[in-house]
Amino acid sequence: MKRVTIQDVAAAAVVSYQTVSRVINNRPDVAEDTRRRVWQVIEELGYQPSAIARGLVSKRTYTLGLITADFSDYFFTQVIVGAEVEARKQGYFFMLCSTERNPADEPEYLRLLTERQVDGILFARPSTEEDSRHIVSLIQQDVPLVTTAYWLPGEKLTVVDVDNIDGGLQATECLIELGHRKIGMITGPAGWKSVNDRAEGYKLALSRAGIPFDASLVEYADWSYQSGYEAMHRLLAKSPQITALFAQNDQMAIGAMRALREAGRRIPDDVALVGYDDIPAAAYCHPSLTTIRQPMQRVGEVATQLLIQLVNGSAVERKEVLLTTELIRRETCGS
Amino acid sequence: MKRVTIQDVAAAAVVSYQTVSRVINNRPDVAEDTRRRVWQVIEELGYQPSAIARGLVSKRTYTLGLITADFSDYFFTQVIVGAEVEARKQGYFFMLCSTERNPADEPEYLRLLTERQVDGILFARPSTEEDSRHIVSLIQQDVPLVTTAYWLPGEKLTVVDVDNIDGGLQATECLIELGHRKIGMITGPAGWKSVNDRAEGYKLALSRAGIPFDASLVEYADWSYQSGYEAMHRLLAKSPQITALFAQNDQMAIGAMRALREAGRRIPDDVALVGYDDIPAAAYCHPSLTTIRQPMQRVGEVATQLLIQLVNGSAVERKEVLLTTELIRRETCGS
DNA sequence: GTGAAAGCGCTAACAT
DNA sequence: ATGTTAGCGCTTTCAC
Repeated sequence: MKRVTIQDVAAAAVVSYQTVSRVINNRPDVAEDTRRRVWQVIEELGYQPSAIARGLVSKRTYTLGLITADFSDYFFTQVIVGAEVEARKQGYFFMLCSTERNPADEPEYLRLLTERQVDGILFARPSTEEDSRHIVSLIQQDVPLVTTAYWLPGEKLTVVDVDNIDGGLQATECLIELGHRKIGMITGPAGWKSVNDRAEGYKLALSRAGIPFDASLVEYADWSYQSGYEAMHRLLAKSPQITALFAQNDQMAIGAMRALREAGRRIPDDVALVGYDDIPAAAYCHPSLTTIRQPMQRVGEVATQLLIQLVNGSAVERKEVLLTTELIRRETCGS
Repeated sequence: MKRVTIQDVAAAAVVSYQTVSRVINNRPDVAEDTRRRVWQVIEELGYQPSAIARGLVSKRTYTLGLITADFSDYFFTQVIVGAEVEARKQGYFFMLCSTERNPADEPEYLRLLTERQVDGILFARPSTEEDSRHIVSLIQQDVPLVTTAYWLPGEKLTVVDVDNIDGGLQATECLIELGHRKIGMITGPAGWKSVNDRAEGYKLALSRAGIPFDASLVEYADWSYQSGYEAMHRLLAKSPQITALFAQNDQMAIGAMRALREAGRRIPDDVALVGYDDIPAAAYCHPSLTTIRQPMQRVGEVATQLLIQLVNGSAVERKEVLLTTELIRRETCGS
């Protein structure tokens, strides 16, 4: 099954293969007649131009790298969905790179991506405290780069993210409005920017309401159901006076609900709850979870648009884009 | 920032660039001395061979296509995770192709993938009743192809899947052992092989226990929480005598639980439940969900292994691989 | 408007 | 053990 090449098309259409190239690239300087004939032959032979050969000479692969860390993370999975749709719309593909098992592999993956001459790289993974020298190095090499929810202080980086401070604020204010004063918080892992920002929103809401911040009402966890469950038990043990909880994601909120039930606390009568993410389960767990919805697919979409702009060399106007969140009221807040 | 090429390395190492090629491809016929010198220059210059140029001549891109339909589907997302890890282990990348929005785009995506000369294609999406001519055409063109949970009757296709008949059997038997006779079922959408197989397992279990199959105990849904919720309400309306339910996935099971609560049925006292998938939420919803766990990452892993074997031209011994499921007992079965 | 020539960066014979 | 000669399939000058 020999592949049909541009030369085969040229021969069959009785033109030079350069003319065929003009036709498939929609160059203006081809006679209408020739153009039609060539297209017809292309159809007949089922010719497909080799993206590889094109890439070799044009230095453009129309392929982007996609770095992700964790497919069980709802936020980033949705970002990828949005990114993929937008990329396809503009004729790009993503090469998938998941560092699921080992974040330390990232530099190596990046090397392999540049070896494959991707036109740009999208980071759909969180800010952590991992070493970031390899990313700084990419920036210095002027590799088009956009990140979602990943910030590198001091580096000029195009970032698309959600306004987590405002999200934390909304979540906490919702509980304050219900009259709560002893509002606990279960956070994600230390070192994440989103964790700090949501916590900042939480503190901001408290201070606006004149409620002093009480560190004994805060527990760290790791985003998982199990960790939320355990954190809630710790929280109940050390601060039994708690009447409301802001969990920094829905999984931990649902885990916490289990712990609350085990401790005999009714939801929302004894303890009200707000989560974060609006995962599909949030509307169907029992009781259904009040939460902060984030425009995750939109984040991926915007990030990809900016990335492709960078690839095309057009100056990207904004370096940082923050999208807004929305409070979704459900039963855990007594609705 | 001009890219360093093989020629630059050759010049700096004072050898022909063909020798450099030998070095980077680990050919035996290079003097140890030369080899060392070349490697050193490569390091110094930060040379990265162009995968594009290599691909052009060698006809191998070490890139695979990945067709997926829906990132909110836990099964396939996990398959992708397993596939990605295995691919990386063997030096391959996946080009991501999600037909999320419109399954009808698939033929076009496939065309774009072959244009990019992927070495093979993995289908991580379900069997549906969509037109499959474009896939048959790929098979005829001898494009290496492996599918997960996607069957094309009559075509010789390498498929990796889970034993859904046995899964349905285990789920139903678990309920029968608890003494239930009026066992309902909420299925996924008609036309899916996994839906038919799980239903077959359900019927098999009933018949083995001497319980007649009762069509009024079955409702179709579409895998979503909402659809499970609605199906359960319909089921309760038409067959109130129901005392147990097998939901063909966990999302529908959790949706059904909400409907049962609304109808005043206690779980598991009035109605026992078994789901399918063991999504992370299953262990944390209330009550926690008995379910069938599937080795999803393993499916992706095995599928990728087989695909790469096909790419390498080594005859793949088995054309169909079925992995086994496991019953996870939790509170919805009164444990 | 079209063809001829050159070259992208590399691998694969074939020499020596 | 190393260099030389081709050529992968295409785009891009530069002629005509």
